[in-house]
Order: sequence, then structure tokens, then C-alpha cells
Amino acid sequence: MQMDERKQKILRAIVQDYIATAEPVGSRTIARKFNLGVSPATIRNEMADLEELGFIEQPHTSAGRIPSDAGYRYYVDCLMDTPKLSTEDKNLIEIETAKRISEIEEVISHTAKLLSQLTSLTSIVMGPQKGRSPFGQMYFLPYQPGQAIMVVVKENGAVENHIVDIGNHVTAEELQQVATVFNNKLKGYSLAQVKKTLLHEIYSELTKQRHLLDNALSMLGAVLDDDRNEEKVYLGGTLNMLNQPEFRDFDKVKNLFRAFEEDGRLKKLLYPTQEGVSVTIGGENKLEEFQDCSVISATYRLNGEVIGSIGVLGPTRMDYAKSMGIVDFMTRSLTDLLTKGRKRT
Amino acid sequence: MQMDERKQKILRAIVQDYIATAEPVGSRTIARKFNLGVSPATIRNEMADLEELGFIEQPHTSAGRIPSDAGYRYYVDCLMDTPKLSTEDKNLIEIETAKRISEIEEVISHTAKLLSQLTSLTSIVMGPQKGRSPFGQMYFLPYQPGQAIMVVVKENGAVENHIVDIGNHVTAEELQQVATVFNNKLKGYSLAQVKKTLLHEIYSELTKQRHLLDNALSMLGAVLDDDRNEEKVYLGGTLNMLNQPEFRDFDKVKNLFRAFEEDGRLKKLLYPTQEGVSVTIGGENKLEEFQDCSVISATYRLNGEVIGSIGVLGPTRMDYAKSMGIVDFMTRSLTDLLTKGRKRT
DNA sequence: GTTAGCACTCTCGTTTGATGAGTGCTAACA
DNA sequence: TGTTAGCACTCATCAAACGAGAGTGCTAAC
Repeated sequence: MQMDERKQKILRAIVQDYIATAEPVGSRTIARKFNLGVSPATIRNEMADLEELGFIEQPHTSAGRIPSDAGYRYYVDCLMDTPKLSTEDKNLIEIETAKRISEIEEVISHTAKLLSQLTSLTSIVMGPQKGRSPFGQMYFLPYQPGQAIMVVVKENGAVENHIVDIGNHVTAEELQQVATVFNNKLKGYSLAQVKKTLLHEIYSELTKQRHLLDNALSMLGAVLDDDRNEEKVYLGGTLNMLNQPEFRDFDKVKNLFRAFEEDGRLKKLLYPTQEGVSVTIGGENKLEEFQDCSVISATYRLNGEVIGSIGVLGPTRMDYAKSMGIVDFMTRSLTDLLTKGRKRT
Repeated sequence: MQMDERKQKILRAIVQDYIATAEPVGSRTIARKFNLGVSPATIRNEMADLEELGFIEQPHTSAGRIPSDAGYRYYVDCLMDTPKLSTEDKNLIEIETAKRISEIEEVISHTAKLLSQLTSLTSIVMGPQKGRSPFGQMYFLPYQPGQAIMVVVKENGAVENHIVDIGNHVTAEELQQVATVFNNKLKGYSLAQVKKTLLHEIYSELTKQRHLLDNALSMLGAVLDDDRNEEKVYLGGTLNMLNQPEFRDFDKVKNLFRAFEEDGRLKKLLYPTQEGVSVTIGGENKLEEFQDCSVISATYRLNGEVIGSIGVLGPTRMDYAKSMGIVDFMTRSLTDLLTKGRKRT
């Protein structure tokens, strides 16, 4: 059996109506709402075919049909109007991104909020992976007696500070020596690389200043073991899930929210599979607790390099066209924003 | 009518049984479970009195009784066994706080997690109010051309960095001048005070270096307007609320979780009303969305000064004795931990 | 190939009735 | 006078029964 044009029209009608109403859609409804010029009976015949093809299914006899995962997939790939976002949304995004927020973290979390607002779904935004950015420069500043502020500047421009114990007998000059060693050895290496390969070089270099060694190593450890080197995940609009009729079930909600609390899971959802906007529908998802969710995601860039991704999570019954349009546009404007922000340098 | 000893015993029995089972408790149940040496009929008579006194109420005729807010209050104030925590819990807290975590933010968020684990309730922890801590010292470090890293050290030891635009023609010496002005003028003043009173002084001081003025002011603005100067609120175990039978209602959950997203509301809940552990029961709470919740909170200190508070939120039917014990012990160990941590200076 | 008609299925909301827990009242009892 | 047993009454809860409505699949006619 083949998909002909009428079958496509009917499938599109089913998907669109189900997305809008969340109710199984029957042959009569289609005949009434969508002008296909055929009677309900004909539609019923076609629907039986579509069911055989695996694109739609019946929750129970005598209910209408709902799209299967395969049905949504076919819809997204072949039937959907090209994703386009309303000028309203476009304007809103432009107004919001025009508010120049300097700190990168705020840009990201702001993005998450905006994304969930626009889509009425839950947004997931993955921030830049700090640990991956190469080491740039290190400074020491006076703090309390016996402690110093270590300021580390990464090559991507991120700045972090840590308070380190240095012992009371360490002078400013000695600190400066340590900083110099670090700056020479580490410049341009990612912290992950440092951990693996360069640690012993530094170790041997610093044996010359024996009394600083232990402290220097522990300082480094403080940076390397910092969990926050992991890319951070921002969520927005988690409550929107409660508005979806498919999540009127307490156990589902509990599992979902539990999953929301584990960054690791969320990261897997967003892992970029391709260029541009990617769509993962229902069971295509590897993670059990998101089997009846769909994810639309895309990556954003800084200076041409992919540094993170954004996405929305919703029930499989979501407005794919609208969401894809918004996610697409948001990554573009986020990339622009970051690039422009950097350009100021 | 007066409370006599038997009435007290019965009220205590009702509260305890209801806390344990979440079911309205009847006269027969009390006679069976608690050995009061009287028949159900007698208990019924007493219960009628207790109802008249406003300590218990009936959800409907022919159901058992449940404690009213006033009943819980009487229980907490007069009937409850003194809050005592199990040695298990005590050990767990001690093991957990022994893991020396250096960053204050992590200590706080770790506290929130632990608190919710121990109580099976939702924990709310209010971090120190950064903005309140007086300004201490300021440094500038080189960054990109035209930008510098401004490192601000507060008197409480907090370190923050901000990237500021300085214009291409500003030299390191000029930056140093600005830092000196700021350090002299602001040392020891809270940022809030600075905003109100000292801004124009700095302004007039800096007119001498006209070309730095605008940038200097915007730098200051960046620090002063920083939202993160607000005390941050950490939540733990929000999902625990879903396990409470009183929150098996979707609208309630939605309202509750919506409230969780607004830091302002949560802060009001924790606002310290007295020394030591304070208990707010149901309707005693001013905030509408928490009318059927109780809050147990206490403040923690750094060097004798109250800098934040922790608390747990649960249904009015919660184990007050246990929760109060845990909250009390946690504030103490948190205060110890912070004080010890600081002592290292 | 399309459509009308019809019997059939299944969900959903309502009704009904039985069950059981719990009360309040009264009268008997110590 | 306080306590208890007995009893009628109330009300939520659960399950079964039922009707209405929506939708299908099949058949026969167009």
C-alpha cells in the first residue's frame, strides 16, 4: 500500500487536529473541519489504511484515531508546513535579546525563560562547557592572611575565582612565581588535558619551590575537580508540563520532575545529532522517562564553534512547526548575540 | 470548659494518629491504639468537647476527627514530646557536614538537600544576603583590550568578579586611580548605603578624571543593580510534596510549584519571627498558597550575626517533633560549620 | 471508487444500592 | 456523677447497572 495525496491530506488533518484538541479525531470531525470533498465513510476507509501503515492508532475501538510516533515523524518530515514563526514572536525575541545582558550565564537563563514562554513548553538550555575551554591566564590577589584569591581566565573569556590556602609564610613574589609557571605551562591547554598529561610536568617544575608544591597542587585540584566545569543545564517553564492533558497523571509527573532534577539525563536529551534543528519523537528517545515526549533542539555557536544547545520538551502531541520555528530562530539570535557581545573586545 | 488531662491525652492521640495515617481518626481507633482505659463512648464525649473548643473538626458527619490549626498549635505548644532527633539522623548530619565543602554556596545548597532528605519534606534555605555585606576592596585585572576584570571583595569574604568596559584609551594607572577612589570612599559601607548616599561623592571626586567618569559609574551600577546581591533561596525535595496525600490535587500542586518559582514568596515564609525554632501552622501563614502548609524555620549565624535561615515546608499534618528537632540541629551545625570555616582566616 | 445505512463496540457520566465507619443520644450502670 | 452499652442515623465510598454518545467496520447501493 502506498501513501497517495488523499492519505497524506487525511494524515495531516488528523495530526493537526489532534495537536490542537488532544482528543482522538474521528472521520466525521475531519469531514466537517477540513474540506476534503469526501464523506466520512471514505475517510474511514483511508484511515483504516493509514492504521495498517502504522501512522495512526486507536486508543480503543469506537474512539477516533491518534497519530503514532511514526505518524508524527511522517508529518514532520513530509507534511508539515515549513516552520515559520509569527512576526509577533519574532518581535518579542528581538526585543528581549536587545536587552543587553552582559553576563553569559544570564543570557543563557534568560533564553530558557523566553523559550518556554514562547512555546508554552518546557525549555532546556545547555550552557557552554567551561571545562573544555583552554586555560588562559592566572592571577593572585591578596585576601586574608594565609589565603589568596586565585583568578583564572579561560580562553573563551570566562573568569572564575577561587579562594586558596597558601600558608602564612608565602610571599607575594613566590605566588607570582607559581602563577608564572602555571601561565607558561598551561596556556592554551584545556583543563581536562591538564589533568591528564601536564600535571607531572608542573609537579617537577615546582619541586624547585618545595614549600609551595603542596599548596599549588591543591589549588589546581580545586579548579580541576570543580563540578561547575561541567556544562550547566537551565530549565524553563517546567510547570507548563502540568497544563498538558497527557500529564494529568501523578506518577508521570513525578517521574518527569524527578528526571528534571538530574542534569545528566537532560543533557542526553539535547545531545546534538545533526546540523540545524533536530526533532526526536516519542519512542525515538532513548531515555525511558521521556518516551512519550518529543524534543526539538538545535545548537548555538560562538565564533563558529558549537558551544551549547537549546531545546524544548513537550508531549509528542506538540505543535512541531511552531516550536521548530522558534527554536531555529532562537539559536540564530543567540549565536548572533554571543558573537556580537564578544566582538566588543 | 477546660482542658483536663484526659482531653489532652485524647487530643495528643488524635494528632499523632492523624500525622501518621492521614486518615480522620475515630473514637474506636483511639480506644484500640492508645490505651487510655476508657471506652469509645467516653472518648466520643470528650471529642465533642474538643470540637467545641476548636481543637478538632469533622470533615463530614460520620467521619472521624482531624486536628484544626488550633489543635496543631496546642499540640506543638503543650502536648508534644520535646523535639529530639534520632541518633541515626544526628550521625548522618555529622557525616555530611564533615565533608568540608569550601564554597559557601555549595554548603548552603548541600544543606537544602540534606534537610529535605531527612524530613521527607520540602526544604527552603535562604542564603546570606550578599548586598548587605559591606564593601571591602576592589582590584582591576587586565582582560581583553578595552575591558577589564573588576574583582570586588566584600567584608564578609565574598568575592565577585565583573567584566567592565573601560574604553581603549584607559591606562592601567588610571584604573588604579579609580580603584583607589573606590577603596577609600566605600570601605566598610554596604552596597545599599553606597547606592543611596555615597554615589554623588564619588561622582564629584571623579569629575577630576572626566574621561573615566561614565565608565566608572556604569561599573558601579553593574555591581549595585546585580540581582544576585539579593539573598538567594535554595529549595530541596520539592518532589516530596507530591508524596503527601493532601497534595493529590492538581490545582494545588500547580499553585504550590508556581509559588516555589517565586523567590520573594519563599523568603516571606522564612522571615525569622523569633529566636530559635519557630513554627507557623496552616492559616497562621499570611501567604494564601501556603494556607494548608506549615513551616518550621530557624536562623543560622556567622560570627554571632544572623545571616540567613533554613526551614522545612510540609502539609499541616507533618511530624512537628521530628522536623523541629532536625531543623534545630541543622542550624546549629550549619552555624558551627560556617564559623569554623571562617576561623581558618 | 464513493457513499449511505446500520449494527456493533466502547467510554463516560450518572444513578442506584449495599457496605462500613463513625457519630450522637439515651438509658442503664457503678 | 461519670462511664458505658446499645442503637438509630448519617455519610462517604465502591461497585454494578445503565443510557447516551461517539465512532467504527461492514455491506450494499450508487
